Amino acid sequence: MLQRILLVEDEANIRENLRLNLEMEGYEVVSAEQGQQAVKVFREQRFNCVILDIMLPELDGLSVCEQIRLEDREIPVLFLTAKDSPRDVVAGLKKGGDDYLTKPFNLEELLLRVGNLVKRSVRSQTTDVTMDQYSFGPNSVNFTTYEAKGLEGVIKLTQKEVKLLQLLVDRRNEVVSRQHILQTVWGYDVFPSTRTIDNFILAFRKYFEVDPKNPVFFHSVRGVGYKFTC
Amino acid sequence: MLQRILLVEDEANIRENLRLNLEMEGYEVVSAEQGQQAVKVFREQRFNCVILDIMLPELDGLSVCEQIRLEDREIPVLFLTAKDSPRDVVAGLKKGGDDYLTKPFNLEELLLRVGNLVKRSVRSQTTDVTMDQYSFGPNSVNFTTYEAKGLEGVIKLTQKEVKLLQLLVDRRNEVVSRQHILQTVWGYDVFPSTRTIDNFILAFRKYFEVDPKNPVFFHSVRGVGYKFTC
DNA sequence: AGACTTCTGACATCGATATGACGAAATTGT
DNA sequence: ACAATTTCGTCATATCGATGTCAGAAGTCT
Repeated sequence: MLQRILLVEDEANIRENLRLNLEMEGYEVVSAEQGQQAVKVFREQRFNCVILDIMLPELDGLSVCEQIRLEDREIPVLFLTAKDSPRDVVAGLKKGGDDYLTKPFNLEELLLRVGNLVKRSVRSQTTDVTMDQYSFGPNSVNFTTYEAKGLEGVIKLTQKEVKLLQLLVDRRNEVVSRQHILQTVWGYDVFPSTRTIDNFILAFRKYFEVDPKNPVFFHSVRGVGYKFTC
Repeated sequence: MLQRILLVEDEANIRENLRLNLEMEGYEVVSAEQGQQAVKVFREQRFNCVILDIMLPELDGLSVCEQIRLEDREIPVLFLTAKDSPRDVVAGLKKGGDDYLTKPFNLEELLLRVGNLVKRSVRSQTTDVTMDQYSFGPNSVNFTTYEAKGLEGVIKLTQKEVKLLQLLVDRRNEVVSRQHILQTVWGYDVFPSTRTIDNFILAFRKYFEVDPKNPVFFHSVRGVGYKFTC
């Protein structure tokens, strides 16, 4: 899958140069020059890595990182800083940054570090994809034959149903945000109305839940997304 | 589990100083002063992280890293080098190093970087979901499942509850101003009445405090904000 | 075209959270 | 020490956005 990077840097030269080089490495780059804007963009899209200048006008990089961490606790953050003082560095890493570089930095080194971070992010995304049968309660799903046994007997699943079900099962017991669902099941560019997801959940509940109004497996978490529990 | 570090460094002063500090951080340290010896030790034992001087007599650090990578492709390697030239750094990272520091290095920074690397190694070992849990007193919070165990058993947390809790826990033992809470959890444009925050603190105290009137964890600091203590 | 899947828009419903009121507690000024 | 003032704790209630639900439209495949 395409790897996406959020680049937050106010100096236009550095930003565009970095963007160019990252894109040449095959990343899709979205850039922001201000802190607030960066947080906003981050909330709306999915990224594999964030490159974050500490010195920003308005909202500084550390605060941006703090807010990003409230949205996603896993995503790797690479700090850029002109300040070489260990105090800043330490503060940054403590805030949950995963790596940092001091300007001026060596381009090749940055690309390598980014590569490391992204690799890590990808690794933690793809946990155990190699499952083709899953059972929960009285139900069971076969992801390869697109069939499921539910309350009403055998059900033929559609493509999207399988994808969504697989995502939820892979992340069982975790809350999966609607954002994440959309981007994983549908893709980056396609954005169906948010009602669409509900329809699928609705179907799952009909298939698998004894009392669809009081779901045991397919929980919704208001304002965030859905959680599959087993 | 005890975290084990392999330290490869030929200069006795640096080596023993590092060993001391790492042990004070709670790691078990095995040290080697020569390349061949390091590889041998690595083959025989289990480690969570390797700290590797590049300039070694006999077999240099980069070669050691290469050999180590043949045994274990995952283990984090941190290079130490006196040479600041980017070429070495790049070479090191390409050989499969995960991080590097140039001598003379800041001790605290090294410990932080080692901490990060070890954490990563541990995370990839335990594919369990139970990594992003936080416990305090008789309580525990899971930020990905949106669930908490409190005095009354399991509680389902809402979005804002999770965000606020996470912010307070991230800044545990610090006072977080109401201003900062509003900006971070709610955003820049939205400014709910200041009573709103209290409601959440109120809920937390009900969930987690034995005597909500005399809180142990969720302290309020008059005129400023709140402080989470553990 | 026909069968199926997926999406959309309308509406009902629900629940998280924002609000305002009020008393208690802390702080300040005199 | 007292009153005045600010801030906080607490609660009942209102609000508004998010979700549930469904019928039918719009795609998609054969």
